Amino acid sequence: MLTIGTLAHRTGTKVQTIRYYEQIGLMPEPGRTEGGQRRYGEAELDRLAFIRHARQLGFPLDAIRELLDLSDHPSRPCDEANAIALRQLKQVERRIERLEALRTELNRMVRECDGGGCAEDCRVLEVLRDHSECLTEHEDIGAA
Amino acid sequence: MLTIGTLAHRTGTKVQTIRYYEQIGLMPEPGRTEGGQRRYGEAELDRLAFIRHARQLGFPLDAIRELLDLSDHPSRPCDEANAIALRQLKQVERRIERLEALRTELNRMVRECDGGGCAEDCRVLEVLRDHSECLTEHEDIGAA
DNA sequence: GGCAGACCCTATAGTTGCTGTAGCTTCATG
DNA sequence: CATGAAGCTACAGCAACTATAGGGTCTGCC
Repeated sequence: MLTIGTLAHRTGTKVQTIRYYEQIGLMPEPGRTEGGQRRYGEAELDRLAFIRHARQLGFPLDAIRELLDLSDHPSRPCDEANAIALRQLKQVERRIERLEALRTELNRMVRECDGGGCAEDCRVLEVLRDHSECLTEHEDIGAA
Repeated sequence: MLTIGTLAHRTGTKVQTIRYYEQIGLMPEPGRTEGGQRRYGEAELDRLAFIRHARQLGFPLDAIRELLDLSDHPSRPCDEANAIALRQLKQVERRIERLEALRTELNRMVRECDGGGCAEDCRVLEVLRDHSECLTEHEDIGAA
């Protein structure tokens, strides 16, 4: 039987995060000691490791909920899991694209400003003031 | 004189966002009509455009506050603006690196699962269950 | 001058995924 | 049995907005 602290340590999670996962129904309510402290078994450890791993791969909690559900029902078809992963992949690819455009723009700003002058004719500030100087469109902000 | 709606429209901002910027001191308190409605001039339009542009480039509001401050004082040296932009560039580069590792891993998961089988032996779920199958380390979660 | 409807106002709660704090109780060890 | 580490609940806070409720105002047209 594991305490919440041990479980946290073994999965690289914070104690509060585990309680938070329980609160939102991602982790089950575990057994308790007479004094009211949570005690976990191996199944819960596996489940939490799954969640953490999926988080590290950037899956949102909603998607993880679906993935856990599939994992809990081994006879269900797998195409849904595949679809979720594919969605996540597309999401990641879109972010990379956006970030690469930003990198280009920021690089240009930094290169053109030697940092020696006054704010009056700083290229960084100038570019920010005048969008027309940008080479790329960077319309949506999102999770930049 | 511009209403808040017109200002929002001209800068691609939501009305609430403008009020939010005012609340956190990023936008000045504008003049009001007798009835209490906000009215803006060209200076405010420029300032909001600056903010929005910086946001599109991923600058956090704190950094934007500093950049605006520099922009308001043209005689101040420019190296600070350069440093902020450089910091942001590094940040973006780090994110790209992380996301590329995720892309690799997700790609592998999706390719290895044909989506035709059962959840029982789905590669997507299997990889999530067993971290040791991963080629890359993806420890920190951050803004994935 | 009056009315409709588009727009604006404040205040507050919700979003995502946690993290931190206060004030208390329980557990394990000597 | 005393101590200190670790656990408990409940709630506030982060970033950067977004959405909603329940009202008030402004503008153009008849």
